[in-house]
Amino acid sequence: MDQSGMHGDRRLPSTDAPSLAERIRSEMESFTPSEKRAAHLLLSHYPFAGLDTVAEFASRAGISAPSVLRFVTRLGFSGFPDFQKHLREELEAQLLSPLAKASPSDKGQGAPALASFAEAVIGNLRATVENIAPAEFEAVVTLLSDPRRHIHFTGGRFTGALARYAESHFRIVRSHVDFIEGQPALWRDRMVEIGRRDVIVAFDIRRYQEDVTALCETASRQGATVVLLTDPWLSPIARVARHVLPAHIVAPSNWDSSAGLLLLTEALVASVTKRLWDTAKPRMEAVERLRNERS
Amino acid sequence: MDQSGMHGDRRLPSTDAPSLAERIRSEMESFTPSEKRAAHLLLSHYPFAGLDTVAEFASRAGISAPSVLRFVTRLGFSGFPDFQKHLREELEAQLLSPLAKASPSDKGQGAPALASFAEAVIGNLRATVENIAPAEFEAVVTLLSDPRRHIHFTGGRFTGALARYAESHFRIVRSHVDFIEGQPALWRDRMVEIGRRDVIVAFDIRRYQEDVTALCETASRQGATVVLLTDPWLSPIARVARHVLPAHIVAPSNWDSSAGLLLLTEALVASVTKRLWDTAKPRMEAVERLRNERS
DNA sequence: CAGGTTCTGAAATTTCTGATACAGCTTTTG
DNA sequence: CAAAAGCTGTATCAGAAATTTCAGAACCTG
Repeated sequence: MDQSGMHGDRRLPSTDAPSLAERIRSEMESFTPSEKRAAHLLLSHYPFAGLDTVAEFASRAGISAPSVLRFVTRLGFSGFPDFQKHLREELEAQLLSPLAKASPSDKGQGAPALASFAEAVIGNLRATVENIAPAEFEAVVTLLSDPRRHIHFTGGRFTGALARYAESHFRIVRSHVDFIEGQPALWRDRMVEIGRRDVIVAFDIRRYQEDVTALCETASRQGATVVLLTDPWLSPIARVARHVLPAHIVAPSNWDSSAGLLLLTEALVASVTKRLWDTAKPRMEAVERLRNERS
Repeated sequence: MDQSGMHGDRRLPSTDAPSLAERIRSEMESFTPSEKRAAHLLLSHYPFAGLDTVAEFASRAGISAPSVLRFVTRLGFSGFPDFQKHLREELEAQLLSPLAKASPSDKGQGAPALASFAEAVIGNLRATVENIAPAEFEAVVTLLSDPRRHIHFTGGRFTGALARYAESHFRIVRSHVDFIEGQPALWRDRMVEIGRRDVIVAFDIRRYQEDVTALCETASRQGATVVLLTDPWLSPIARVARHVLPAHIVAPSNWDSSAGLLLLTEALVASVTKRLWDTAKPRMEAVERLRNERS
């Protein structure tokens, strides 16, 4: 349902100005380590990082002033003021042509493996958001914000990492949070204490894993509430799940992309944190304190 | 160089920007003749005219340098640098706003919670791709595609999950892949066999974790090649890293978003899989066969 | 592991910019 | 029209910023 030629039309006019940023990117590999640090700082806050003084720039990049000077000299400028002048002019030109803002990254040949992959992932995220009912999302937030519930995260061989990611955040925001390994041998005995007050949040995408399904079915049978994050074709777990949040996962790769699942996870973490802020804040501070003590 | 209290806030001129330009327009009447000339120049090339030197500005406005100084003083700035700083910040805020502008529906907070979060994440992904040199990315792909190398993934308390995610994929594509827990006690003894042929892929974002840094430094000292996936502020690991891939992580949440890191990870997996396809395909089939047997 | 090369930062040096004092000019006002 | 007040520019200075130097450190390379 998406595009043939990767969002084909984009007016190439802008300026055929190679844009300093682009040049830096393409020459990145030829830079020395400290030049790379300078380059990264500049690109990450382009072009504002370069408008400060040499000293400021150097300190923010974590290198010395002379290294900064060498960096701009290497880029072909006669000195730092010359470099800044170029940045200002480029910025002015760019601001005057509103449309030029779009990424000029499609100039290269078929090389942008990363860029085209990113576009596909972004498409997935958009599609994911569109296909989820806000009410469903909110219902899950409410469920996970209930302090009386016990939350268990689990997932398959790839999605297990996402479950861990979720668990590592929720653990800090609230209590009664844990991670369950997918292998039956590891959770069978824990099932005795799973009941009505428990919530299982399962991650499962195609090549659905039988053991995760089994876990959810067992938990459901004992009265637990199951939340499922899956792909649009729905894991069999959907049959026992109270809430289902599907994410688009197809990418130009031999593998599926979990970015949509991560998006949902992070959005849930953000919303629950906000909802529980009164209790979450002291908790987070306490965790922080404990971490610092240990050093 | 970081922040107090959970980094929730990022300082920027933010909302109610009266914009210096507006104020100048409204006070124009009260200016002296030469101040008016300065004001007109500034407004006609706002704000770039103000980013030059005093002398340049004075000359372009057809007045003397001291008049320019008096002008900015009258506007309430402590000096010319102060004035320029304000212009830069205003400009930066304005240029960055297009992203915030994306979600015009901030009225309630029911539905848009997910949607606006998604927009922010998408912005991060775009910015991440923009700031990575294709050559750098390709270099990492090449490194990870070398069958003679041994690849170790590691990460911090949150990013560790991403390292696991990476490991679970690479493990299938190629051999000599593993995951290292961040705690020093768990890796100290493994370090004896880390050497020149090893590659450490570390995930580390702000609230950089000392144990992960220590691991990378130790590995680096023993000749291993370090690849770092981090945020734009660069983990201290960057010091010893051969390759650095920074991802934007700021989201409308109390937490940082790892979506950019996941994007990079998946893109690396996709590229390496393609590059090693001849050997990866049989491997993947074999893995599949083994999994099916077990049932 | 030595010898050579490259890279890097501390400190000295130079350049240049922003700031100020003061005198001349213009405008205002009685 | 004269005196006062207000502007403005020239000349100068102080200080900050960029640049260069140089020695030590890191990194190759044979």
